[in-house]
Amino acid sequence: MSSKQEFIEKLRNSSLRPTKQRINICEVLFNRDKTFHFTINDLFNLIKDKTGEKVSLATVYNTVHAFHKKGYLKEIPINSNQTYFDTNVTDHHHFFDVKEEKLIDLKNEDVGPIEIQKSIPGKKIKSVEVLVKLED
Amino acid sequence: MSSKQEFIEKLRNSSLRPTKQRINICEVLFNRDKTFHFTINDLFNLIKDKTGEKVSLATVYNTVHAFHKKGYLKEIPINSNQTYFDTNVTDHHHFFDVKEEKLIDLKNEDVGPIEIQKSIPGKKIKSVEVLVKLED
DNA sequence: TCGTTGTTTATAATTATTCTAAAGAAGATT
DNA sequence: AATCTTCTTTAGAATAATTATAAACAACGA
Ligand SMILES: [Mn+2]
Ligand SMILES: [Mn+2]
Ligand SMILES: [Zn+2]
Ligand SMILES: [Zn+2]
Repeated sequence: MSSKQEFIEKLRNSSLRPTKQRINICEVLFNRDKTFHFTINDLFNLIKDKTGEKVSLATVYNTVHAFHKKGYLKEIPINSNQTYFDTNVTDHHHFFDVKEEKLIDLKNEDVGPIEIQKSIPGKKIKSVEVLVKLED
Repeated sequence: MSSKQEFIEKLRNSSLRPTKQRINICEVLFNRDKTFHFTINDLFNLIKDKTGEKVSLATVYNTVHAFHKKGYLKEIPINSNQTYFDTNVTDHHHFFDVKEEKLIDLKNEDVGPIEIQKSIPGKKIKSVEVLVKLED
């Protein structure tokens, strides 16, 4: 339950001007209890529905990428025609319900620690993600 | 080192007619020692290079999907502008070198067994895949 | 050889995403 | 408050991967 003022400050602190559009997007993305998994198109439609104001598709793309770059959104690796994002930016894993095309968070304790025993010279590990596909 | 005859039989056994194009694609995909990770475009170009014969892009898509459906190819979940496939269809995990855009196999013993402790009613697990992103 | 069915192909259509450039809004400066 | 600068939004065009279409072609069985 963040207030509009908090979003404005968060944007300013990130050197992103607090525009009407960005604040609306923040409301839709971050003003919720549970983690939120979405595609750009999901978000685009939700903004209209939840705020009553329309934001251009280009701005939705711009903003999602800006937030992603700032570390406020995580990109989830799945093979889909659309890219999925997540408001939960901590390291965690996912179920993907293939039929419903829906992501579900897995707690780290649901998966257990993963120790990668192999290494590639000159490279370091950036992320370790488990994707568990679900079917009926 | 499979022979052409073996590919023809394999195709027939899969109720796929052994056309010149499909045999060429088999040569490029399966006539190698190590597992092969590729995009459609990689494959399209390799066919020309390795067999000297050109196969239309549409056929490359068709064939890859046919082989995928038959279980001869695995699709690797990463967020890229192109879809990655793998000739190693066993359950296994991957490094993805983000800079080089290259996949590297991880042996199961490099990752260890993964036990998913959570379940969703009415759904069963189809696959469990670990993707380890590498950076410099 | 002939008829049937499956396959290839060029090309068009679709779709997600990015680019462009002009208009608008925010913040700083007077 | 007016002005200037910089950042942002936007519609629309461009790009690029993938899928669909439908006609020509090849494999197969009779
Ligand atoms: Mn999540
Ligand atoms: Mn592999
Ligand atoms: Zn991004
Ligand atoms: Zn496929």
